[in-house]
Amino acid sequence: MISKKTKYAINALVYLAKKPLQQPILISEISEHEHIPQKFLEAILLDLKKDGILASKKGKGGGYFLLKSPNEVNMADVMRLFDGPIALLSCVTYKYYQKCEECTDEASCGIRSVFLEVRNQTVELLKKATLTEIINRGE
Amino acid sequence: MISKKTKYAINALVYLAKKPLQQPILISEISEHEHIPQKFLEAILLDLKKDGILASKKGKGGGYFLLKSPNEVNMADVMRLFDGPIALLSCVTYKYYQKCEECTDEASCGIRSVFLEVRNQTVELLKKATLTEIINRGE
DNA sequence: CTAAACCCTATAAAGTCAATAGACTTTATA
DNA sequence: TATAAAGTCTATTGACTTTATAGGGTTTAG
Repeated sequence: MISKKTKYAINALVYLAKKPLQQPILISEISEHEHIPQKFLEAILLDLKKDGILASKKGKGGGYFLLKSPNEVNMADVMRLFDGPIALLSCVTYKYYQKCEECTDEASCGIRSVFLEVRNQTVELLKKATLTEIINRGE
Repeated sequence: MISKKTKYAINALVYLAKKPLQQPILISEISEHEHIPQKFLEAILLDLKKDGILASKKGKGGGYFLLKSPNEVNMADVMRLFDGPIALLSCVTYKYYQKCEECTDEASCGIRSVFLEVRNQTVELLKKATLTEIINRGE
């Protein structure tokens, strides 16, 4: 299951994607509308900013807005940012790869083979799931 | 990522599936061969027994062995037993269903739609991944 | 100048994960 | 029938992660 953090992030992103481009939206507005604890949301939005998905404007009249285009922001990236690897086994991840302790030959590991397939299918679907796609489906 | 518990369970099951039917295998043998802490393994095997996948024989000459046929034991069931739901959102699970707090209409939720697809694909693959299948792939 | 708004650090409560300890029960067999 | 082998049960522990909360610090519009 994805963490609340990831779920909150997705909700916030979808909310922002529905707003006019570049228009700063208050943290408090997202917090209230999406029922996310404000302080928790602050940290989430900051992470999304550090990752280049959002931008912010400080001071009065400030807020957050999408930096990337909604069709460039996909669920695979968001999930990886907050929850780490999508794969179910560390021997089938790319970024977080770790060899199984007693695996003598990965290429012939039946378990790995299964979970590699699962990972690939999942990543493929989640890459296609952009904010644009999500908003379109919700109609 | 799946828990160590689940990974240990899969390793133990594959190990047992390669042995002659009904032949009791010592916990200590599985523990050593698969490098699983013995006490931890005990609990895992007990859970698999309660679930009807394994059976055990007590006393001298005892041990664990597969009760179900290797082609009836699939990864979806094993993962659910130890890690709970396979779905990434609780609103797309069957057994562990929970409504999203502020979701007014599930049918038109784009997020849910995406994660439902992911779940269905994953479950389909994991159901096909039986012990027999895993052993066959490992050759 | 000042209030609005984002930014940063620290901390805490609760839960989960991985493992260990130690005693209890069952059973084959000498 | 004693005994050792082997599974069963309950409790506990330490480390880590999750989900927040508190309390300021910094920036900026007007």
